Amino acid sequence: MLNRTILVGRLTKDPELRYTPNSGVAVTTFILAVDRSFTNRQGEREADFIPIVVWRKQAENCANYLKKGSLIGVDGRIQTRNYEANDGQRRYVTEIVAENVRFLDSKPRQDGGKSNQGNDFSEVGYEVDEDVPF
Amino acid sequence: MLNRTILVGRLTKDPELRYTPNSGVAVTTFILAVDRSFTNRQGEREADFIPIVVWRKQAENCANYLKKGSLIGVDGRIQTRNYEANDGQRRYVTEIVAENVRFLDSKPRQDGGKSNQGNDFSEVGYEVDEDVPF
Amino acid sequence: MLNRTILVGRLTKDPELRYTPNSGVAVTTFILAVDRSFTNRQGEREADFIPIVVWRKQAENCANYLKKGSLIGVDGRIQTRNYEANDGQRRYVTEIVAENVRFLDSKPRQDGGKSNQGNDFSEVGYEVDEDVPF
Amino acid sequence: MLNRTILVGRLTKDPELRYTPNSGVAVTTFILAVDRSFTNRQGEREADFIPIVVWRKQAENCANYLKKGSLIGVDGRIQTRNYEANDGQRRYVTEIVAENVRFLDSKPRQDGGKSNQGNDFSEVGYEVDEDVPF
DNA sequence: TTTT
DNA sequence: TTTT
Repeated sequence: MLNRTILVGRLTKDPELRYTPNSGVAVTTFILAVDRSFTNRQGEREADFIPIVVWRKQAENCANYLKKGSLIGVDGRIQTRNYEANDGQRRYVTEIVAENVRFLDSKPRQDGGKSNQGNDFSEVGYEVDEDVPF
Repeated sequence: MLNRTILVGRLTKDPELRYTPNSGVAVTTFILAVDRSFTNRQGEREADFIPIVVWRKQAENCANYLKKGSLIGVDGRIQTRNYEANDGQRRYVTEIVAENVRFLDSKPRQDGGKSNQGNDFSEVGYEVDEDVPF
Repeated sequence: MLNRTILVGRLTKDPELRYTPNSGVAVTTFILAVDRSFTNRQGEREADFIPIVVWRKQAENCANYLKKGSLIGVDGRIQTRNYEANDGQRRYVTEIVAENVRFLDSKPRQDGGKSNQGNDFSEVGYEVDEDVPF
Repeated sequence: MLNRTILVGRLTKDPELRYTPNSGVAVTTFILAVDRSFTNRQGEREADFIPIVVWRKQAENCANYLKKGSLIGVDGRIQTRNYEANDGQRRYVTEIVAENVRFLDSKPRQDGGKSNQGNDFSEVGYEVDEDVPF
């Protein structure tokens, strides 16, 4: 069906890069703090703390370019998993698998936009450089 | 910042309607099964099971019109909470607070769209019935 | 940056399948009618009529499985183009490039969900069938 | 049905604030340049140029705090309109009605998040400060 | 009519 | 604890 999440927020800590034991695929994880747009009863602005998972090249870009406090945009999907905890109980996990991560701590680029500061997701293109549908 | 989730899926069970103890506000909860668009290593299509929370009038509409297996669209935001579990440990919960729920198994409407089959969220309108910006 | 649109609505007419002149890539176009969730001053429910473009295999699936009135979900991005009109003026076009189309006229599937009724976008998988990040 | 668009991009010019002739409601418009995440055949990064409409208090905030080049996040819905052009032809317009605008070039806040730098959308709260659904 |  |  459809499953889409878009977030803008800041990393609560430096990202953690690991590699899967079998295939050696890069995977980076971190928690994103997303300020709410409304305040609570005490007039305080709270935040949601959302676990993010990034795979492959983007995982390495995130590990290289991001740190605690970095502002990013995430476009991804919700994933749920469950596992057996140490106490024998089933534990349920919800996290966002990021398909596109944008770095937003914008010191404006010096190159007029040709490079992309680690935002290198050119493999995910749907472009056909031709023709005009409507 | 930004926090937006859109889902289309089916209820795993009948929705549960309750009222908050102090203010008596209606709140309905259910789990949404969202089929993935890709298959796993065994060629099987898996799903994510995502907790949904709906408040107020929409909570009552959901309780009245939805049941196990109903197909719906959800437009909302991710919320995280944590609480102390019985074993003294902190437990983390991630759920979607639905701001808009659309009922989708329904036959095309016979009334030309005047009624809205329980999808009554007219209070959330941004419409200004006047003028043309661009 | 980020550019994401999610829609649920019905085709206003049968979809149109064409092929690009040079590369012969399949492209399907149609207009999606998306009912608004609020009513206008006259208490009528209006709709937005949004041009959709679908490429490649999904274009052919759409042409094969959809028709006027079909209910679908679209996950894509906004694209703007401009061209010189017959009168010599520049004309501006905004349309949604669908990256994922879901067929929602649910006659429940008979196969327990193994097949996918033309919703075959398995090439867009980010899955790594291994490991547990958090 | 569902209609949701999320964008992150930069204003191509200073925003324009007007007031509707009858009700005197504030409305601000601007074009958002959204860089694509992929490059074209020539290896250049292109952008989409998307018309944004903001109403009421947020319109005034945008006019006060934004200018050409400002980086923002937009959460809104697509709206289509048509009108008769001077040449007697029907012209079709697609634009994003912003329900939530986030200002993103801003330095991390010094006040621990109490204020909100013109991002004052507290009227759109769904919060019930009580109870734990799941 | 396009931002960085 | 999972829908079709």
